[in-house]
Amino acid sequence: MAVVTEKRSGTELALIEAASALFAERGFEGVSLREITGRAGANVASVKYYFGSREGLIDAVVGRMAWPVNEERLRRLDALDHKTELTVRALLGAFFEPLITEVQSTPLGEKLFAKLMGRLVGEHPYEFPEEVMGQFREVAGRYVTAFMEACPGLSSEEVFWRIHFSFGVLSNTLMHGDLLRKISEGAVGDEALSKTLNRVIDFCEAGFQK
Amino acid sequence: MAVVTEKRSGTELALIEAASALFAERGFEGVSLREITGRAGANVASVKYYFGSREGLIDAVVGRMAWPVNEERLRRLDALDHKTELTVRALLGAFFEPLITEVQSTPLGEKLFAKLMGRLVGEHPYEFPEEVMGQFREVAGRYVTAFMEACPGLSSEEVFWRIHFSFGVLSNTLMHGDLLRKISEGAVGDEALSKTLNRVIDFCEAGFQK
DNA sequence: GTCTATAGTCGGATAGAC
DNA sequence: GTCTATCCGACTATAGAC
Repeated sequence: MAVVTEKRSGTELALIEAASALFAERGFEGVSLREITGRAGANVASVKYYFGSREGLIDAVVGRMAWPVNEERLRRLDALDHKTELTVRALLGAFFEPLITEVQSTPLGEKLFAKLMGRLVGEHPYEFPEEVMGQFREVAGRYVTAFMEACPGLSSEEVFWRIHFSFGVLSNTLMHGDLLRKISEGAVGDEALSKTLNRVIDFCEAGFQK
Repeated sequence: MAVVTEKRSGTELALIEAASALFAERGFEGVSLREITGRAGANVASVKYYFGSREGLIDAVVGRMAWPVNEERLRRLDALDHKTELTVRALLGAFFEPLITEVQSTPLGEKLFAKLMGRLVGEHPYEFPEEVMGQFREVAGRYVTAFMEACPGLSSEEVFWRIHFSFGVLSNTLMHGDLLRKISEGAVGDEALSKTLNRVIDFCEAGFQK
């Protein structure tokens, strides 16, 4: 629980923010410490000083992004649990929407924040820190159970697959949604992330109906 | 059209196959020439000799995988065009199934082949060769038109988005489908790729219904 | 055609001055 | 706490022997 409440120095924050932006744009691999420190206006040694290593910095970035989102997911699931209707749509909303409501806490724009979250879902270049992994497991476990309740007609295998498919839609859209704008040559316009997210939820909700 | 008919020497093929397997497992970045040549039983210089550079080798791998798949996609679309019904399901099948029917032409197992195709869809670490890009554009353009015909009630913007979502489902499933087996702790069993692909098509077809 | 040897670059880590 | 300077390993590219 201590992850989000730590006090951090100015350059420490600058490093995390520079790294976040670069990781969002180009992935966790393929960004060098020199680029990160250059953008942050710091020097290479500062990474060692604050985070111990490159991986320590990645852990800090991941924790900072993922922790509040997962907390909010659990809160929203708790809020749902006691209502009479536990619909697929409500669950998809509770799971996906924290990705954009929590964007306020960072100086990244919502587009970059979204990309970074997409990479968190879709890229597995290394083992995430155990603290974050444990939280992910808790979130995943509780949502799987809830989805199964919401879909009494589906086997657990089918529920797993459809959740997995929904992840794919989400991750790909967060990472490469801007590409669609270019490819479609005007047919797809720029729009708020929340509107795009509604499209995603529409699509996935339909996919859950058997 | 010459891409697929070139004659290649033994070590040249060995290099392509070793590279394909490693790229499939770990992505286009993060695999060194030394690993590739080591696995192929060749030496580093052979890459320069046959492909000019690391990127030349990647181009060869991408071309070899993508070309016959895209050709088959166009053939299957042609076969559909003249039938009376042009359904979303038929289009999804025509677009997705070549990914696994064309697997025969390589010694990669279908799992690795699928991962590599997933990365082709979902990763954009560099510019693909123009020959392949042009083919991709042709395939994309013709399928978008066909999907619009099959969904007269949807705007072109909505069609673009749903195709994009379907890509996400496919790419994520091809790349990380095996992860689901581990995470689900037995709830999701091992199954043929064709069966998984049917699940994907079911999900996406439902997502296209408004 | 195939190989060894090496040049040149860039990466992360780290010692030590201030 | 912050920086410069440097080490050392790994990489791609390439020259040149066979």
